[in-house]
Amino acid sequence: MPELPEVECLTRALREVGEGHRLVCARFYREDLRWPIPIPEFHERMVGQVIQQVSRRSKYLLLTTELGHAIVHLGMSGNILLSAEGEPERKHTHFTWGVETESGIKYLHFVDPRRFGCLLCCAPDELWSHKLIKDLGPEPLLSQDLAEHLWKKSRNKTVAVKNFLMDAHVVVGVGNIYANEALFRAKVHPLREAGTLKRKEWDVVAVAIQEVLEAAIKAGGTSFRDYRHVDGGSGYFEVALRVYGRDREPCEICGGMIAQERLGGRATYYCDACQL
DNA sequence: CGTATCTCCTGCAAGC
DNA sequence: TGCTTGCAGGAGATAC
Repeated sequence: MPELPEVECLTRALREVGEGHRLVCARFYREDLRWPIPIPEFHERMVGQVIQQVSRRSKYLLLTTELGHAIVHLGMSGNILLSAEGEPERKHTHFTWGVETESGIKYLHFVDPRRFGCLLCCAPDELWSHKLIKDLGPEPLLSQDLAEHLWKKSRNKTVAVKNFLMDAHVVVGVGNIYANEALFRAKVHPLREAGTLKRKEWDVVAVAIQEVLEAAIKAGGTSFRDYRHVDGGSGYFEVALRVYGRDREPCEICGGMIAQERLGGRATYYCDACQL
């Protein structure tokens, strides 16, 4: 499941391969993912153009040319694989892009078995007003006052703090795994109503979010490179998960048993003794 | 508007 | 061994 650290690592890897290079071809093997793929618009705005910038906003990967932007989301199961081969080598490859580099054309294969991902395009001046982008919360690793922001946003909110953190309109990039982990580290119970957290508790939560995401980015840097590395774990396989998936195991702080329950349809893990 | 639920999809694991 | 069942989950859409 690509979370923010995986998308950040992929962005950096794609930047290395693509930035400043020309996108010379694109082949599509299906017409829709989560939404219809704007294939003609992609050809107009991206193909034949130099990729001026590869960037990221939330879990959206952004490619920019002189004529517009491509917005890519990996959904639940998406990945972009680099290969010297133009032919797809993996099942569920939905499109392939060719990038001209000093050492010949390199191919980027978008693979996404569950097809929760998307590919959209927009004009150069439409990105920040795009409906997927415009209402997003701050980037947790760039925000200078994340705790203050979370505190202000949470006033009078009765939603569980874990669901609050997973709302991309509040703060981006905190998926289910990292919401569980951040709250465990901060010793805050995931079922607490968001509005009941004290200002100082938000300081602790904000730091926990930033620490767990940064640790995952550091651990996730090897996931791209080429086909031989694609299955080699990105991020959370190498970050020690302290509660996620550890129900009925002992808490590493107090030795009590980690509990699991479903919250808004999502698996939620916590230590009832440590997290208040 | 705030909150909760539904929905898309395939792969995998557990249970019989 | 081979089936069925349930779960995994990002985030927009929908319902209240």
